[in-house]
Amino acid sequence: MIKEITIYDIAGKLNISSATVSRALQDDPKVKTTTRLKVMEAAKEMGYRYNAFAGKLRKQKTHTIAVMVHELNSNFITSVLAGIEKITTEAGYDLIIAHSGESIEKEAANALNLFHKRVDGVIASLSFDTKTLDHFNPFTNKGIPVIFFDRVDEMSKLPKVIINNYQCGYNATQHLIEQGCKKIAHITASLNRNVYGQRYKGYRDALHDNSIQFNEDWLIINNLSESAGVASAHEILKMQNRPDGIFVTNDFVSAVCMQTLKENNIRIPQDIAFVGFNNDAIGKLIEPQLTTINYPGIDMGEVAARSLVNHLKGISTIEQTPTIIINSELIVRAS
Amino acid sequence: MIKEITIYDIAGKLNISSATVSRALQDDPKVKTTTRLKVMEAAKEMGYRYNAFAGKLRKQKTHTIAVMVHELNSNFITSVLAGIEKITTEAGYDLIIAHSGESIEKEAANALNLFHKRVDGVIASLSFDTKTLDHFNPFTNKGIPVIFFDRVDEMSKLPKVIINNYQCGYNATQHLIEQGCKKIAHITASLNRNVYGQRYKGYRDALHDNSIQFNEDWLIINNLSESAGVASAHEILKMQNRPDGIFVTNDFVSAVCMQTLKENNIRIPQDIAFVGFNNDAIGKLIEPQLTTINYPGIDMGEVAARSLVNHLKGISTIEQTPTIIINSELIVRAS
DNA sequence: AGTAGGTTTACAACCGATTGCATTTATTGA
DNA sequence: TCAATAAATGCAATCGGTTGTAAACCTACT
Repeated sequence: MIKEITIYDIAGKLNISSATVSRALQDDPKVKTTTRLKVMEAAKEMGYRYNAFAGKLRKQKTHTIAVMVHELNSNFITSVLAGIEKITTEAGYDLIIAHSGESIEKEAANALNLFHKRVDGVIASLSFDTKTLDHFNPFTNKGIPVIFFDRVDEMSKLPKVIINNYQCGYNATQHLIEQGCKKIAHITASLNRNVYGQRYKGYRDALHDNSIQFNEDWLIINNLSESAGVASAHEILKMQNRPDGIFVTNDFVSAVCMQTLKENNIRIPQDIAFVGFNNDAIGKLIEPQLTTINYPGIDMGEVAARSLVNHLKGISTIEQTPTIIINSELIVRAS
Repeated sequence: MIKEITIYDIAGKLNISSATVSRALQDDPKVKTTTRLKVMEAAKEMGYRYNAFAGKLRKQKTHTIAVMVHELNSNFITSVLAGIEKITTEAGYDLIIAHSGESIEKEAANALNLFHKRVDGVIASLSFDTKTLDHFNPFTNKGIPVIFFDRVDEMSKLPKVIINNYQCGYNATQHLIEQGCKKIAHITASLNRNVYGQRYKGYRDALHDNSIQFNEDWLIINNLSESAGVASAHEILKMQNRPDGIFVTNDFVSAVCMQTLKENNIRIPQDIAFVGFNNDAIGKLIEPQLTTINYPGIDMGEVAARSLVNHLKGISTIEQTPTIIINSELIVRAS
């Protein structure tokens, strides 16, 4: 409950002006070294703490970057965040993380909220069903940079960091075919979202290239929740013509689905083989261990953050590289 | 890149003073309803957005609450965060989340950083080896409320929200004994941390009450990482006198350890039975499904946040209920 | 009509740091 | 030694709301 120390208090004590104190604390070379040291010492001694609000008000820069994601509960997202955090803290930016819970409304509300918080830049991954980027207009209209990762709008000209989802979908399906599967199902989410749409295309093309007929009954679209995984499994159990391989767009749903099938005496991979997606920790703990697609969230986060930070610092322009593709690969395990 | 609208612009347009505009926007009853409506309308029409920095500078309140955790990668933590978020957003507070990665240094650095950000209150869960709460002194000295949850300092007088870890440890061990186990190991982390220390005490007392000798070789202390789980399993495999039941302080480590043992032809639960802790999603997906202790993170988050918010709003004082205990229970599954 | 009492509104200081420009001080060279 | 130049510091306005207090305006009642 002690009075807060300001630069004026320091200035008063040292008999110099507040301007000099301010400059000294910013390491401005226009301040003599000896004065700077005196100021630094007095600041420490008096228990001065910088008032960011005053500074931000005056400078009209918040030095804050917003991250918009759907949830924080996956390995993938937390590693992306770790990557972003590494770069942004190095560069001295604060981070605000907002999650939408896959709701378009919440995503739009978050965007507006972050806009009002006057963040300097935005790194975003979209919700399932986000169709327009209108809620990002306030940012773009004001020249606030926005970069997307993973779940993006492919049509948009805005910069993005993604993996080659088409290729991954193709490879996953091809792998199942090479294991001898002839009837391959696909469990995924809304095909409007680029990641799922592209993986689906890869799946279709791999089938086609191997002269395998696509069966619409084997395309299951849900919201990737636990209960959806159970429901998908039951759906498969009820089929008179059951698939012998499933490409699932997410390791967690894959695990839930596998388990439900196992409970119903389906052998994996003998009866039905699985390929997941994301390389979550869970894939190594279930039985059999899950074959999946790995892609390094941490790299994705670092690349996106670095690109944004460089833009903000004026080192490079974000529009120079509108689409960045990160490597990804198939990890073959037992399923 | 358009000029930002301020209350002065609104005042100018309506020929009233900025003070009235400010009050109107705050729903101050001293402003006539008709003027308020006029102001609101003009604000919307002109695209006004509130400048929180100016407000915070003047009001000396940030309306921000800090949450300090070790990591964001567990079910438990994300559900606590969900609970906190629910209450704080209802009450109109912003949230800053900082994580220490189990490093005391980072925890202290985070505390200092949040102190400088002038948060109005703090909700914290400690790192493994945090021994002193000195880094929270800046807050307490200034009258900024701090409330701990889950991993707390039992000696401290500061308010906390916890479960009865002793009882849980006792129940978990008792359950193993009831399943016929006679040689019960315990895999946990630093016993200095209350949660692990108390669970250990419960484990010891359950053994004692059932006249089972405690064997120091069967107490394995590690950092709860994946590799630590594997290492623990190997340690157990190497023992000449192997335990027939293990109480693990964490579901993830439990899962990793079980898997490694299974790979080495140990049958679970026939050869070694397991009880985990936390009721993570993973427990239901592994084989056999994991018996564990459930405690609702979301409730813990809500209780802690509500307590803090009420204190900040002056509705109640946080010191009135220094320790709040949340319910928890054993969930019996197949392991 | 005059005034007490309540309602609205305006004035102006304030929060604390930043920064363009002016001024003072120190340094250099003739 | 003194002017010219460079280095260091100070002045004062500014960012955009907030709020105590004073002033203006209404209303109602005698």
